[in-house]
Amino acid sequence: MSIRYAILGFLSWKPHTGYELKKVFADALSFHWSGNNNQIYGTLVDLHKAEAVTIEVQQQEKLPARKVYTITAKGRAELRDWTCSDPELPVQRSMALTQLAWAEGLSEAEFDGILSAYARKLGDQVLMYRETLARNRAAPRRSPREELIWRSLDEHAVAFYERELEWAESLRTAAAALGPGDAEREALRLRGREGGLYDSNYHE
Amino acid sequence: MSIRYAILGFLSWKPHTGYELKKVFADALSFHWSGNNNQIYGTLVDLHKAEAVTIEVQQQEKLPARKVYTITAKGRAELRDWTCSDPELPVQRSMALTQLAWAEGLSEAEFDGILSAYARKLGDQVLMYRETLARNRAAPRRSPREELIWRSLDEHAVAFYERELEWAESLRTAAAALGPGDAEREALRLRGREGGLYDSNYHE
DNA sequence: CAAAGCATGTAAGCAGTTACATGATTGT
DNA sequence: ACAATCATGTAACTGCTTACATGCTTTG
Repeated sequence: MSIRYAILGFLSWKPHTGYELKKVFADALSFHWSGNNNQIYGTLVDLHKAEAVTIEVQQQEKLPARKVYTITAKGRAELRDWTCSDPELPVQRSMALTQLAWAEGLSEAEFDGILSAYARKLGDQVLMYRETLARNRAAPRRSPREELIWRSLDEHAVAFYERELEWAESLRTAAAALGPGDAEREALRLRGREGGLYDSNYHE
Repeated sequence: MSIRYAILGFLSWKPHTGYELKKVFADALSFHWSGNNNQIYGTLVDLHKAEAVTIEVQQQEKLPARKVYTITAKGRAELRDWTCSDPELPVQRSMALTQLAWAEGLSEAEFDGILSAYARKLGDQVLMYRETLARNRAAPRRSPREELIWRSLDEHAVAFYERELEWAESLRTAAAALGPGDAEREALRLRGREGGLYDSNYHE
């Protein structure tokens, strides 16, 4: 899925300029795009080519001209078709989880270090999201259903980070409870016989 | 983050061929990459250029030759540095959530349709994951800590889809409880005055 | 006088995808 | 006969990112 339909969606709510769309994406909690220029201005050109939007250039006295994009009937039809199309499964991309997967070489302290750094970042993110939610942001509220959906999406976005945080903390506790970590065990092993209790036991 | 470190990670566990890595990524629950040829074979070439891996070509009688990749000390060092580096926040990309955000134009039945299609897909995915988990797959178990981490990552991956499923079902229930949907309200509005109760109330 | 806001756009590149290409062997 | 497994690789493309480029106005 591309940003095309997200932009078309915002335009279906009300006309926007490219600059406004940038801010909308930067503020949004439930839309994962960064809102960089290349994508937004480029997609707007594409949408115009496809006759999904019209452009109105508004000259301003002291500020640069604004290009206000308005959705057309064709654009609304395209958006509607897309919203009805078969939804894909969501994907979670996480650098931290891959780091943890390959943490075997790290000491107990280093391992706890990544987990706590991750937990701290997640905690900050949750706080930031909670603040943003408290500042009742601009969002379409054209019907009780739409209001419900947007509130639900916002809460879902925060909950995602909260669950991640809980998971990180629980793994941290569980790892701490394991007792002597790798570094310590390694020292013990070197003083004992080679080929420890816990070597690779891969089987096809 | 690129697939580079995920590949390096699997090689740090034990040597693999490109073909084996493909299967490993296809089976994995906690690694989000598709494991397509271009990425795997390309990255292996890069890793070899960087002297992070060595190649051993094994000729076979009846089958094509295998290139077995083994991690070097340099490769281990690179992986170790990366695992200690500052973790990034995870990102959730979801087509379905964007569809729901712009579902205003849809009837109650159509809206329920996307939600139920989404829920069904999520349910299937959860079942598939549970099955995969039951077939105790090949995974590194070099220490109790590593075993704990991998089990925890697997459970986390399933839980992600389970939470998503719960959320979808709860939104579905809440939307159904709202009473007369858009289509019905629209009909009522057309018979009444223009400018309904729930028009856009955007404020900067 | 520096920083932030307004407003448009472009260049270069990374990461990832599907689909194509080859070709022998084994199983249904 | 058709499909799957083994095993390597390439081509073309999409989506998204950071950073650059311009220039005027308002705020601290």
